[in-house]
Amino acid sequence: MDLYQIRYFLTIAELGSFTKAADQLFISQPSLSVGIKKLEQELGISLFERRGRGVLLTPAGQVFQEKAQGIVAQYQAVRQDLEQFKEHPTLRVGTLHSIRGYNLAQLIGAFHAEYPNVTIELHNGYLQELQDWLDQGKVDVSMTWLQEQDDSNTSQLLFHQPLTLAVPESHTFARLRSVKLTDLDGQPYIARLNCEFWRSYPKLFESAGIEPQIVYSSTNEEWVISLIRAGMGMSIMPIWTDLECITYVPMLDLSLSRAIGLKWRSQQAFEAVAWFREFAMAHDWQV
Amino acid sequence: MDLYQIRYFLTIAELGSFTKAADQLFISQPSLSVGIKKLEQELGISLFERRGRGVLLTPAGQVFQEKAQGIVAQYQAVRQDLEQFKEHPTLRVGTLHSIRGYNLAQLIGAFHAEYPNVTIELHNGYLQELQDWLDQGKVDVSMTWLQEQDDSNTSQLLFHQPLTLAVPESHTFARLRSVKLTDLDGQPYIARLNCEFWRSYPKLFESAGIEPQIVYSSTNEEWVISLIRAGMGMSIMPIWTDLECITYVPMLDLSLSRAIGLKWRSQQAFEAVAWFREFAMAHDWQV
DNA sequence: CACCAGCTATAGACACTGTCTATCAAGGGT
DNA sequence: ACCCTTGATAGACAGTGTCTATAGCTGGTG
Repeated sequence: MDLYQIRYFLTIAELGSFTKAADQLFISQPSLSVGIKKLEQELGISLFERRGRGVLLTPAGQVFQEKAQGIVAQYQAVRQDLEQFKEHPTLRVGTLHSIRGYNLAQLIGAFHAEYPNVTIELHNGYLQELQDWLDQGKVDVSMTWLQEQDDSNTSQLLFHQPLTLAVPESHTFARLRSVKLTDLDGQPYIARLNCEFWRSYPKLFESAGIEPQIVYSSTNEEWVISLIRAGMGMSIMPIWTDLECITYVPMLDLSLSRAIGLKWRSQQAFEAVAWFREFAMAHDWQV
Repeated sequence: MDLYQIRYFLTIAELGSFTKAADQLFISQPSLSVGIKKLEQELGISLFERRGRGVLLTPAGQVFQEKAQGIVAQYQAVRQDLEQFKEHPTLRVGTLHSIRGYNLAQLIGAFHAEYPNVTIELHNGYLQELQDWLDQGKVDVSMTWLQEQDDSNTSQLLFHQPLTLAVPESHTFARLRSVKLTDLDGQPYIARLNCEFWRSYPKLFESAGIEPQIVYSSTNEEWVISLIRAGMGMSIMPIWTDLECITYVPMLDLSLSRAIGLKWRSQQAFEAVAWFREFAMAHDWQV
């Protein structure tokens, strides 16, 4: 059962005649006879009742007609969907949880203004999730933390984001120009569990001979910020611009910084990815 | 875009590999490469992202996958529907309005007992409608009034049905052995508008020099019966067995009778029609 | 860094089959 | 009884889907 046979069948059924259908389909009448005969043999049931003048659908033929129309409709629908996609492609962007929505919103907004036909789907996830999604094709490009081993063929740097100490603006640290690691000893500390550096913190604290007091830990950046703002503690974190009631204090003996950039798949041919990369590179990142 | 290409596409998409799909489909891997390439060219968009290790669906490919599954499902559905039809064919029987359901119910019931897999659809209609439905293939066989010109290739007689006078059992006529046409003069008469003889009645009455009083006319046989039963009048009509409160009185000088039989199309190959014809012939018709 | 294993793309040959022309057989209408 | 129309059949041909052989590419490995 092939598409051409269904097209033939439907035309014959509609016109009630092999000859007329042959004219309309721009093929010869014997081609129709053979095609329908094969279809009937394959289905094991007669679809047309041959009469002296034209043909008539058998009961089975009428059953077949209804469904066949649905099949042809779906063929047309899938073509239409793909045309729709070509006109309005959907770019799926993976974004790291610890990148603030605010930064991204500016980029997405500007991109959409320049490429209004591209729909952007944001998929928020953790570092490993983003990599998996990229590998599995669930996202087309990711804005994520770049590591040294990342190839320039599959990634590009956007900006460096320093990690400094965030304290409530009411805290005594907020008036200092800088602090040292040892100053953190005994201070209430809020652990950011999703931070890529989190695993290295115990060693860091140990080597400095300090022991901050972990009062809270959270996987949610926004909650961490709320906790700091409420005066519950402090945390080493990327600088998020325009956060009220929070002050960032540089750390003299610690220069943590993470590289944020785009990652994609090497063989990726989706043109919207190229547009997005180019656009993100040209974007003025205020970090 | 052909069915085989869709099948290929779906298998590759599922397994994420041309080679594995080729093994599963029992074809060679180059056949898949060529087939998918043609599909992509026809659709004008890339469906797979070729990577060193297997392939991945592009965004467009994912769009296509969803719809393609629907198409394959419909192919399977139409086959299943036809298998269903072969097992449980539907025989569409046209029946004349003026044939009482009761008579037919016996036949249908007995037929269904012998052919339990055949579903019967009854289509009630007037003489001309039945002929049209038969010609248009909307019914497969009709139980209807046979006329002289009907060919034995497309019709067969079931029984003759005499038309006699039906009167309320309380009427004085009900005690008579027979009546004559002239006895109808001035009597309240109920006209059966769907009767095939209706057009000949005025001439009939005129030639007998009588003028019955047409008190009601109806296209609905059941209503006519109800009216007679209620004592509103009498009517010449086919004998319907076991009607309570109604008496049939033979008419001495009128022998109307209609031939009831089956009609079908000459090239009709639907086997259920042959079964029904055979069964109806063997049926014991109590008229 | 070169090698190997695994995967897809390409090229050319072949076989299948959908289509064509020519013709036949059957029904319907005059 | 004749003719016209319609669908079925036969045989030739062309288009194409599939095959084998092979090249090109990628990713992992010693």
